[in-house]
Amino acid sequence: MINEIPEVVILRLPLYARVLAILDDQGTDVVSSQTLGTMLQATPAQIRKDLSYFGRFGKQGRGYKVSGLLRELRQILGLEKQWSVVLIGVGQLGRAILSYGGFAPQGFHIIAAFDSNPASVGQRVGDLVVRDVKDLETVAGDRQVDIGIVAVPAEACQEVVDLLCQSGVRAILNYAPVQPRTPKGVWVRDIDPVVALQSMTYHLKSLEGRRDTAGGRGRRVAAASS
Amino acid sequence: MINEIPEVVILRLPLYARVLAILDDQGTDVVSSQTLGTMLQATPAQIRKDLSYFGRFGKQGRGYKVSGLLRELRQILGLEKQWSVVLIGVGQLGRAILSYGGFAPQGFHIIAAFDSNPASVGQRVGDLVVRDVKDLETVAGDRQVDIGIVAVPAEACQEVVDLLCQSGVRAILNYAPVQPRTPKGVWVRDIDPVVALQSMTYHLKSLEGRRDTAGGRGRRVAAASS
DNA sequence: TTCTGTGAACGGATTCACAGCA
DNA sequence: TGCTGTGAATCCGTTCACAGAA
Repeated sequence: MINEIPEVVILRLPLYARVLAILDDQGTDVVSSQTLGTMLQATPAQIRKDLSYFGRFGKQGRGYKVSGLLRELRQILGLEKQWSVVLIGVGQLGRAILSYGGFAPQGFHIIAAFDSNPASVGQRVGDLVVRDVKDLETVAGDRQVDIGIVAVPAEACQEVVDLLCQSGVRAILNYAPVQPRTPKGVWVRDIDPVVALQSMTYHLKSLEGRRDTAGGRGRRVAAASS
Repeated sequence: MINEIPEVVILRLPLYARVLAILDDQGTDVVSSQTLGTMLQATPAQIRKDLSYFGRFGKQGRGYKVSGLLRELRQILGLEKQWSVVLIGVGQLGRAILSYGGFAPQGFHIIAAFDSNPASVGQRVGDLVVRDVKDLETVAGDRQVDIGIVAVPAEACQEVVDLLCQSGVRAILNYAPVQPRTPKGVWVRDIDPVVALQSMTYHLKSLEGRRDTAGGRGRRVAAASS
């Protein structure tokens, strides 16, 4: 195994983990690449190949043990660890992110929220008090911060990202509609629902007006970051 | 031009349009693939090649006229049209989506919101009254609905997506943490911030503890849908 | 027999490199 | 001279197909 693991493979692992968790909940204990492929809309060969980058998790003639494979993937992805996250930007979007219950159960803990607007600073939001973005480096000096979530307007994005990078953050989930530049070693995923919609309208456009065309076949594309 | 246009190219066009809009606002009137490449963190060759699938928009020795290219891209992507959107699921996430001001200015108009919870049905949210999801087909029969945004729990996702497809919707922006199955001709983009985070932790894990490693160079990956 | 793991073949996307136009 | 447009070359990810383990 001299291989460099392709980034696309890494992007798929969380999806594998997600369906394995569902299977595990259902009490399924063994699953084949075939079945997994059906659930994930992928080929069995792709799943086997992807997993083979990391080890030999299956049993020939049987398949993969659900709980075991799930544990392996969580291990590989670093999901057994608790990650500390800071949020920058406590506008409408930022508040929605803070109140979203989906992060903590997956080990992502938002430990602080920042804004630059003096009107927001000091406000209580959920169980955090909004701090001035100027304090970010101080906070990051006190406690390790692994991940930053950026929910500021486009104009402020690069500045905020620079600050996060200076503060030692190495992963950024960016909701601003621009692609910030980062130094090597800092990872970014962009989430922009408008961009996601805009690439679908390309396909809709061509079927204009028709309601029941069997035309261009729909496809699914991983739409997370850029 | 006998070519089928690669889907990855379509996924990049909205990003091109986004920076061109910024340049246009700034009053820049000509831009080279070089400059565009720097702004988008892409190679100039890729940008030229991508654009060449659709026509010859540049002038040798000069570059691309910003406003002209922007207009072309908006045309190609179908962004000059107004698109009608329905939202399914008016929980916390759904409400945040409704109050998000970023869709309408880009031509995406949320014309109705649905939920299955009787407690929500009839409630006023923004300037919409939440309707019962059972009325979806009726509404879609009255007015053309182009796009569905799904913001329901994982368990309800497939059911809701099936209903949207039956109602003639051909593009779905899915916020539920599962990948729904759709018939050919229906496009899906998945947005799951947790999945986006989980593929970054893979990279963070390996640098564990170190604060200033020049280790694995960070990369940017389009993280929109799947 | 069934299903994994994997080298080899394939196909598609990116990059190169240059001809050609302004 | 500067930069586009584009075939050709390259790179990389996916799929095939089969050997081998249960």
